[in-house]
Amino acid sequence: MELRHIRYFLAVAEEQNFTRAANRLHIAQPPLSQQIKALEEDIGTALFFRTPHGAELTDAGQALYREVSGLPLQLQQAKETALKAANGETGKLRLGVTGTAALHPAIPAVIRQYRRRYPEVELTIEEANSLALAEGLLSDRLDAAILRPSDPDPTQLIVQHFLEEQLVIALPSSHPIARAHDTIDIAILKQEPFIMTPRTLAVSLHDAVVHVCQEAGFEPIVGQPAPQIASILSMVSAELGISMLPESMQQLAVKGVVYRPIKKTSIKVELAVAHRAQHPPKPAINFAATVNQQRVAREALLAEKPAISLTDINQD
Amino acid sequence: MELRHIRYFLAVAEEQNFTRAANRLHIAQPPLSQQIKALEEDIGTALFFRTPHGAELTDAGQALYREVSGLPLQLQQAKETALKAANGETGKLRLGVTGTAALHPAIPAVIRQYRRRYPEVELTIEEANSLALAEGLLSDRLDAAILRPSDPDPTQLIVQHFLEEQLVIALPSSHPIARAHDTIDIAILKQEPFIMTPRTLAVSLHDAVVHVCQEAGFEPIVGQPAPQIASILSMVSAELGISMLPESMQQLAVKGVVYRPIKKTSIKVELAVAHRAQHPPKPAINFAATVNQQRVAREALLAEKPAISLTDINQD
DNA sequence: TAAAAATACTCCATAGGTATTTTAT
DNA sequence: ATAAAATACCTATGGAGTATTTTTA
Repeated sequence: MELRHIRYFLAVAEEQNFTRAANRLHIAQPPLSQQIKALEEDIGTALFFRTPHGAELTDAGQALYREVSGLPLQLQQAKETALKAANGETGKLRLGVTGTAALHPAIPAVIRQYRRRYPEVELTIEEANSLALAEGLLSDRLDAAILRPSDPDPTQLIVQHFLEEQLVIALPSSHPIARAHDTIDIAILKQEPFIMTPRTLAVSLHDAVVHVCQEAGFEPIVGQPAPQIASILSMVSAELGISMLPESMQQLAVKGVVYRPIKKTSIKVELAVAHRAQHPPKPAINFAATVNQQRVAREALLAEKPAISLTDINQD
Repeated sequence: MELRHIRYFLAVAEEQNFTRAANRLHIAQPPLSQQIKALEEDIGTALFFRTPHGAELTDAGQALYREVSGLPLQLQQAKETALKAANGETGKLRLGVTGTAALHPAIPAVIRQYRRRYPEVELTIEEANSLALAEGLLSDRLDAAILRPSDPDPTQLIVQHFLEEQLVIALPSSHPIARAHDTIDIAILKQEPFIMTPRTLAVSLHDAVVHVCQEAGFEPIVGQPAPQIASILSMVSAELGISMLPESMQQLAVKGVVYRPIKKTSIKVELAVAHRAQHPPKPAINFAATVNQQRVAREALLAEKPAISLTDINQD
């Protein structure tokens, strides 16, 4: 049995007439008769009474009609469902976000935009450091991630630039430098221990911090290592040292911690969106595209009004 | 799209390998690749990732699989459902039974046997006189009927002999003839009014009664006409006359009515099963076949033991 | 007898086969 | 390097067309 037989059968059943059904199917009447005959032989029983004015369903034909009348629509819907899955309109997106960027206002903005565009995609979000995120992507635990790229990134990942942030200094509020300076010259931090995420877990941020210090002519003293952003700030608050963080971290107000911009430096840290290079799920590709749209919109605004603050955009 | 595409798609999806799927389908690998390619073009998206060790479903392929994996079974069941309808295993049987036969023990027996053989057929039974039953068959209000044939029967009906019954006389128990005779010679009924169903409603029974009287050399005096068996007995009980009825009516014991066999007569009344000649529903044909089996079994028993009583057979 | 369906036949589109090349790890 | 899929090309089954006959109320 082929679908053609079902389609022809339904046409004859509905038209109650072979000739009219053949017209509707855009074929001649004899092949229609032949196909119906073949179907009747396949099933093993007559499906129509032939009358001088057409044809009507036998009991077996009526039973068959009840069973298969929904098939064409069912198949059409199956095709549409497959296409929606192919376009990333349905399915799931397991998104990872690096802890030192989760507070950047562009991130909720881009997630909001994605959800509005793909409301049927089931979205789960988890937070981790950039290394864990990259591993998650490679081991198919995540579909896409917003992370700080490590140079070079694994070749099995496609990493697309999102945005750059300047670094700021986080100090204990009681610290003499915090009291004495509104903006900080890196050189005066030469003797201060730096609370940092270990390099293995967050390559680019670590390297950026070291680089800023080297520009100012010294190697930073590495203080207590801390894997998570919360523990870094907690240690700064406890006066175990200072830290250098992306400016968006200022969103996180912690008692006993103050932030100060850095005087004269062009070092920035980057945020990017990444997904697997081989067989990336379409939702991941769509998410990266949404990030890219956001970036383009950002850059257009910044080109227009260079003095704009971070929080002025990404409002919707 | 054809069913072939679905079958091939399911085979590849389940085997995760074109070559194995082709073997399972008993075709060569290249045509399988071609058909899958055609399906992918029809739907508008890839359904498989091709790998060096086979193929695996894309998200779209997984979505399609979910939608169509049940199709082959669904179609198989549709075919079986149609076949069952064609064989009269399902559907309905609207059966009519003539009132003057409903009490014959062969009738519940044959209905019981039919129900046991075709338990999924929805059976409805109505009682009416033979004329109404024949009209019901012709107007498609009934599918089959057990009735007393009228000679000639309408050509649009197929009427098949079931059984014959002898006639008995029903008299008021107070009637002098009832008191004086155990078996009755028809001739002594010459002056008695006969309570009868009008000829138009029950041709063969009426004619049989008249014929018995004519054999005895007189025309019966037609008393009060009565359309239903219950009213006939009620009138006999009320001493409005006597009646001549099929022997199976003796099953119906009514106060004030006694039955007496007729002396020396060979006149019998016939019971038959009938259905439409054109496009009879299969349940009706099956019912007639069941009746025929019952008749054959009856006749075999009667040939063996001619003295057997009516109630001794049809026990199960 | 006059429609509608079935049959007879012809043609060609395409499913399926064989041989070979390309692909991806 | 190798197994699997894709491509190229060929064959032939059978779906569809035209002309005609048969059917049935």
